Amino acid sequence: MPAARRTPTGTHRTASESGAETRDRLQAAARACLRQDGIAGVSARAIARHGDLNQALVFYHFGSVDGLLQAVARTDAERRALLYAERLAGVKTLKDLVSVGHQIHQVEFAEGNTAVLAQLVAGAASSPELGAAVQDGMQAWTTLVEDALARVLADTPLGAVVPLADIAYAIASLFLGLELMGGVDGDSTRLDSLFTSLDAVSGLVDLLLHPPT
Amino acid sequence: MPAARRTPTGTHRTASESGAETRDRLQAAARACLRQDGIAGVSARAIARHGDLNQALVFYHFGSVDGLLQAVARTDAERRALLYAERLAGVKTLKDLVSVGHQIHQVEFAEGNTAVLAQLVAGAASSPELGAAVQDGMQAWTTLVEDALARVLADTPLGAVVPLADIAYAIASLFLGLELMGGVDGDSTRLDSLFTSLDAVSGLVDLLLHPPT
DNA sequence: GTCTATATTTAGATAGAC
DNA sequence: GTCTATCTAAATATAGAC
Repeated sequence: MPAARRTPTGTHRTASESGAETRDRLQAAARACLRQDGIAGVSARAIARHGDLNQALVFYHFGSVDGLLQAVARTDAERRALLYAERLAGVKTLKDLVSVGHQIHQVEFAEGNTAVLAQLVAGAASSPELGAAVQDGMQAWTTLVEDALARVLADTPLGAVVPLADIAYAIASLFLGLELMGGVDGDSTRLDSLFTSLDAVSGLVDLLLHPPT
Repeated sequence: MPAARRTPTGTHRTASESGAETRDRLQAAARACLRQDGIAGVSARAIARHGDLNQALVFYHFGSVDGLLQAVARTDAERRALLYAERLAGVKTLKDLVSVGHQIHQVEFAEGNTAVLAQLVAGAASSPELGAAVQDGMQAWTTLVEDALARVLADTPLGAVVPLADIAYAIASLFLGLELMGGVDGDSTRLDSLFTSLDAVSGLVDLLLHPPT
């Protein structure tokens, strides 16, 4: 229990303050549950266990388990959009883009955010409402990648040959798939190796696209 | 009900014949359930509905719902290994490889096999046994792609720079991720566009790797 | 807002008739 | 092998005390 605070109403703390904290804890618990047990292992009781919370709070604050998952999807999409926009802003070359991708990957994978997203996407198959919530987040993601690609490949032959929207979509899909694959094997070293290779190849492609006279 | 057949025992049909057919129908129903409802919507009763079968048959033939899903994973892995080995055998160039990939994609996506696999992989998070069953199938997949890549990129600089195992792993992950993404949006045209671009790029890379003197 | 208790539904699994 | 009936456990969701 956090320390009580004085409020204008005279109660120990405002309803909105306390409720907001509980809602945050519920979302955090839902993320932990999705990460460890997957969408198939999610239930109000399982989530409550992960956050040492009361099961009934799920329904009071979010109406249903699905409602809580939708909230997680929307909150994460917002956070992801901010993080990616900030990091991708200064990208000028393909090598830069791969480098930023590597950085984002390390943060997001370490925190398990991509695993959560992958499980939510899988869960979208059994809930149209959850599907809608997830879709918004994916679009924000692919749009940001697409904009970065547009800057990097502008005025190059590759930009004319390849539809950027498709590449962005493929990149987002690849991250999702890698996270799912990582769940079935031990992984961990594989992704770093992959990014090292991408770094080398992207450097070569940059040279091809922008020859140093 | 299929037509009864005479058997040595004098019964209408042998136990093994009938049992095998029911097991097949249960697996088919489980696939349909995974495709339409996702791993979160799977239950013995839901599966039974999809195949117009009795719920108790799941437990008689496979011991548990998880057992049935494991059987689906292993059966699909076998089928996939055969299909891929056959198609990939004659691949000599990167453009060939992309073309075969496109063909396989069209068949597998149309039948929903990749969607089933994606849901099984997501479900592996809540069942180590299912995870083990799925992992075998993924390894067979990535190994076949890796062998094809080794043939295509043999004696080229790219083969030396890029660990083939990682690329194969990434390709398998990409297919999984694309299928999951396709579940949340309308998709359908996106993949064809992506393969068209890949076809163009792979042709260029082939030219770079094997210049026509 | 949070807790306990509970009503209701659904899922996993088994026993026994056929 | 397949079916009906049923037991048990777990899940969703709500009511009411605090």
